[in-house]
Amino acid sequence: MATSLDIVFAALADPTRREILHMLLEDDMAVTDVAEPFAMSLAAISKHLAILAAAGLISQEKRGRVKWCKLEPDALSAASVWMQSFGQFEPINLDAFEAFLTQELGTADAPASILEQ
Amino acid sequence: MATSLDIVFAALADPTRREILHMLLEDDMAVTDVAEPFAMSLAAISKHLAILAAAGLISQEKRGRVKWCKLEPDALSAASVWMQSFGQFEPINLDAFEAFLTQELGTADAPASILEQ
DNA sequence: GTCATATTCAACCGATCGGTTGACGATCTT
DNA sequence: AAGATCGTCAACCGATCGGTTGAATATGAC
Repeated sequence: MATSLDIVFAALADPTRREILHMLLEDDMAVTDVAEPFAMSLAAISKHLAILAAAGLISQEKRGRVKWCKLEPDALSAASVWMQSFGQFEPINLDAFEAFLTQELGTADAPASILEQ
Repeated sequence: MATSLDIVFAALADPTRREILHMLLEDDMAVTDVAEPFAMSLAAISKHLAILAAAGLISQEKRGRVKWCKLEPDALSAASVWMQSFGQFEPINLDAFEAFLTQELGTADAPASILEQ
């Protein structure tokens, strides 16, 4: 039996899906627009979105012929709580954050917005 | 290229591995002792431990013929930071925590210890 | 009605995953 | 030295994953 934690962590394990979540942090998007920056087929992105939706990380609403995708960050709650039960690390560790940015995005600039809030 | 986030989240996506991490939260353990409560072969647990070690979530040190496994919770840091960049949820959401316990452990009792600290 | 756009479905592909089994190399005990 | 214990390795298995392609289905525009 796959619990919600299985599904959420598995959804987060793919870099394409994490990038999609980051894009949706900006604004709701149609499936075609989500797919645009990626070098893969629309069908592949559609599958990724289905996986994110199954994990509850996004919701999808069809208006007309376009399906709008919306971030649902609350779905991270259970996973976040699970991780915090190990609690021996700082909630915001700037070193780790910078290391993450360097690895994941290839830069340590832009998202000052995240730190400011 | 698999980033550290890929590897960490993928490691966390398996319930056996998450349970191993919980066990190691109590104390360091030998591979055989880790395997004992599980209904699967020692070789399978050995593989799970290798995956956790590759993710940096545990370290393994061989003393004599016994290989000791130690939790390394700092490895969760980057993943935790990544998740917190979505930040619209409470750091500790008790409803989600209880829902998680019910689903994952089949009870909502025991780990008051986690809440107390 | 016709055509274009938005999205999914279905079938397929190679690669990886989670598990098994049996053999093996180290290490401790006697 | 012999035997038991600890753990991994290697080969295998079926299932799932991440991607493709081409056809199908809605819906909107003309």
